[in-house]
This record gives sequence, structure tokens and C-alpha cells, in this order.
Amino acid sequence: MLTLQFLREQPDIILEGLKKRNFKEAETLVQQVVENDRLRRETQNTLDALKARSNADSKKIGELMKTGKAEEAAALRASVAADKDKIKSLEESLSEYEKNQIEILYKIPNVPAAIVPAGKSAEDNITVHSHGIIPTLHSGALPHWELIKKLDIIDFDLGIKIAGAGFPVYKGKGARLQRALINFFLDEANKAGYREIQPPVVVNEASGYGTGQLPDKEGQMYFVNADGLYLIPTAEVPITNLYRDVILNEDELPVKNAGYTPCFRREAGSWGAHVRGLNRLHQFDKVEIVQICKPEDSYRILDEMCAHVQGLLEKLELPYRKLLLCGGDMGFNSAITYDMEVYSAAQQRWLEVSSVSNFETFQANRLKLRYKNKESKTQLLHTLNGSALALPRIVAALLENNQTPDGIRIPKVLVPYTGFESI
RNA sequence: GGAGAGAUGCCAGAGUGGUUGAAUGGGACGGUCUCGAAAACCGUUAUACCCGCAAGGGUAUCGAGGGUUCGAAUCCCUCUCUCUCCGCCA
Repeated sequence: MLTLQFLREQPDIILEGLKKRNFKEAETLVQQVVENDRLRRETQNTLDALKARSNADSKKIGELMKTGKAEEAAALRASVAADKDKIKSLEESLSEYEKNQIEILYKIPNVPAAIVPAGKSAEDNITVHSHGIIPTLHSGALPHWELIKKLDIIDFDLGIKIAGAGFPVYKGKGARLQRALINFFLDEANKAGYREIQPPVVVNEASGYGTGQLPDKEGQMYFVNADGLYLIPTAEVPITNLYRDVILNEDELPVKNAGYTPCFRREAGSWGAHVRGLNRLHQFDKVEIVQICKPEDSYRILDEMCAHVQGLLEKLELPYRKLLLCGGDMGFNSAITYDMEVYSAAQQRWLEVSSVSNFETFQANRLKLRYKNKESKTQLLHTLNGSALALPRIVAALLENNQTPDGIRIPKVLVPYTGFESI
């Protein structure tokens, strides 16, 4: 959620930035906020003055009663009663303006950072870095959905039997590979200075609003009706919400947390081509890294986080490319996003395995996440997060790229975790 | 699932209708004292919004929402959450 101050003081910068997202309603919405805000302030002004008068009068009545001047008190009472009616109607319109303000603000996406290119779709993203060699596979090489059947390590049919499509069952070396990757990612995060967090995998409504999944993406989350809880689509939600309504001290920054959780996504309406096998699931595992920092540090930290993710991919010996997303392909909350994609050799496709974003104050404003600066003024912080990493597509790429006629070769760095060198 | 208790400032905890944004204690911060520290003493210690160049002023907030009243932390209603005991249970 953009801050009102920003909207009020620099609407031109916002409109200019939102053009890069190809966000058509920008002008209308910004105008609405500014106008609504003007009316809100006007109303609050008269309301406050009226309340001030009635407060003072009430105090006077108390004094008059004490000194036994009942008649004067009665006269004042009448005038206060009259004010009260006005106060009530002004309060109603004030809360109407406040409600409008939130509703409009929820509809305006974050303003892209200066270096984010304009664009409409994934085709306008910019490849800023690539690494590794795309492997040439032996003849008879298979896509991962064939490999997992042949090796009997990941079973979609069993998942369908006990849950539904998109909930695979990992078996034997398949399950152990999952556990190995999770532990590897967590250990690497720990080495990089992240504190490990194990959050709940369900969150309440307030948390959904805090990180911006609600109200927009309501249909994308699984919802437990009986208890009003949402299954988390990413560990970003619980881990960032730990800091909802928090004022940090400057010396606690930056906050670096990381956590492994299963992630649940309904992916409503997004099934079809290109989503075979592990490419898109309803439940998957992911290690997420989350940082909270002072505004002036966030772009340095964004680079640091990207470097961490790239390091993981390099250690896993996976060819990858790093994309700077264009305005139109970026998430609603993000000011800038880098995607990491690995090459999946049998599918001959790039697969997104990580998304590293700086939200600047956009999330912090909703979360009321602030810090006290040196002048002991409270100021909004910046939040960032990134996948480090999401498992299924990593597994898909590992299986496809590392297949040999004799089996799947496990990357060296993982062997201490898996306890085996090939599948 | 059954029964009960509670929700007040950073924390603990008082306050049952009229200068109560809120006693008191603790913590934290600043100062005095000290070579330094401890102790003691003094002081400071909320957030949001509005008006204002500023100084400053106003409004709201004692879980949330509504009601009674000229006036509510205090009375009434609804909701939420937490805790305790019992039950169930990894």
C-alpha cells in the first residue's frame, strides 16, 4: 500500500512509474485518493473543532454542577446535545472517507523502481546475467515426469488418490532428495546470517492483509472455513507478519530471517499446457529468505540476496539466468523483482525457481512496520524477500540435466545430505 | 467439546461516571555523584490523524464495534482474543 504522503506530495512520480506497469486505472485512482483525502481532512477539521467545543462544555457542566448552578448547566446541556447530532453525522462521513481511502489504496500497485523497464509481459523482461552451460543430453533422455515414474521416486497417481491433482507423493530417494535440498538450503541460509524460523503454515486474516495476499488473491489461497485460517502460499506471509505492528530499534537492523515451509497454492484457473509434472503444484516446499532494513540499505541488500540465491544455483551446478522483470510482469507489491530461472534440459525450457523482490515501504506501510531513527522519529522500513529456493523445479532440472544412461547424478554439494551419489 | 476467569502504557499493576493519557513499581534512556562502576538522587519515557513555517494547539486511542450520559478506562450490549480447570489428543 502506497503511503498517503507519497500520493499527496508526488502524484506525478507515481503516475509516471505506474505507466511502466501498463496500469491503466492509475490516473483515476490517484485522483480519487487525493480528492477523497481532501474531503477527509476537511471533515476531520470541522469534526475536531466541534468535539473540542463539546468537550470543553462538558467540563464546564461538571464545574457548574459542583457549584450548584443547575440552571446554567441545563442551558449548556442543550447546546451540547445539539452539537452531538452534528458530531454523529460528521463521524459517519469521516469513516466513509476512511473506508474509501483504504479501498482505493488497496487497488494501486507499488511504483516500480527507476531501473525497472516498462513492459507488458514476460517478453519484456531483461536478462541481466546468465551462468553455466546448457547440457547436451544423451539420446533417449526423458523429461522429468517420465524419469520420476521410471525411477519410482515421485508419484502423482498416489497423490491423486489421497488428496488430488498437484499433490505429489515423494518416495524413497525422491523423498530423501527433498529432505536433502531443504537442509542444504537452510544450512546455506544460516551460513549467510539468516536466523532460522519455523512458522505455522496457517495464518489469520490480518496476516493475509499484512503482506498483501488479501484482499486481491483471496481465491489463490486454501481457506479453512471452520477456523477462518488460510494455508500459507509462501513462508513470506508468516515470517514477515512476525513484524506486523512492530517498531524496531535501529541497532536491530537489518533483520534476517529464513524458514522452510510447505507452500499451498490453489492455482485456480492456471492449469493447462506447460504445467506438467513438477512445473506447477498445489503443495510444494520452499526455503524463503526475508529481510527488513532501513530504506537506504535495501538496494544493497537486494543485491546481497540475489547473490545468495545465485550462489545456491552455482553450487547445485545448474545453468541459470537472472531476469530483471519489467513493470507489467512484476507482482503487485513489488518495487523491483529479479527472477532466477534454471534451464531444464529435457523440456528445453527455463523454469522460474526464485523471485527476489524489494517491496520498499509498500508492505511495511500495511504492516505498520517501523523503526526509531537517530532523531527517535518513527519511520517505515523496507521489506525484501526471495526464494532460496523453491524445490520442485530445482528437482525437475536436476533430474533432467543430470540424467545419464546409468541414472541421475547427484551434485557433489548435496551428497553429504542425500547419502547417495546417484538415483 | 464442557465450565470459569480475564483483556489498561515497554513490562507488572491500580483505577467502578467529571482536568485520568491514565496512580504506583520495574525496565530503558539522559543527568548528578564517582578515577570508573554500583548504589542513591533528579529528569525523560506512547501512537495516529488534523491545523500551523515554527513554537504550539486540537482530536482519537485503556482488546474491537455499538449503546446509555452534558460527560465513559469506569455502566449496558455484541464480537474477538487470551488464560485456567475438565475432556480428547501427537
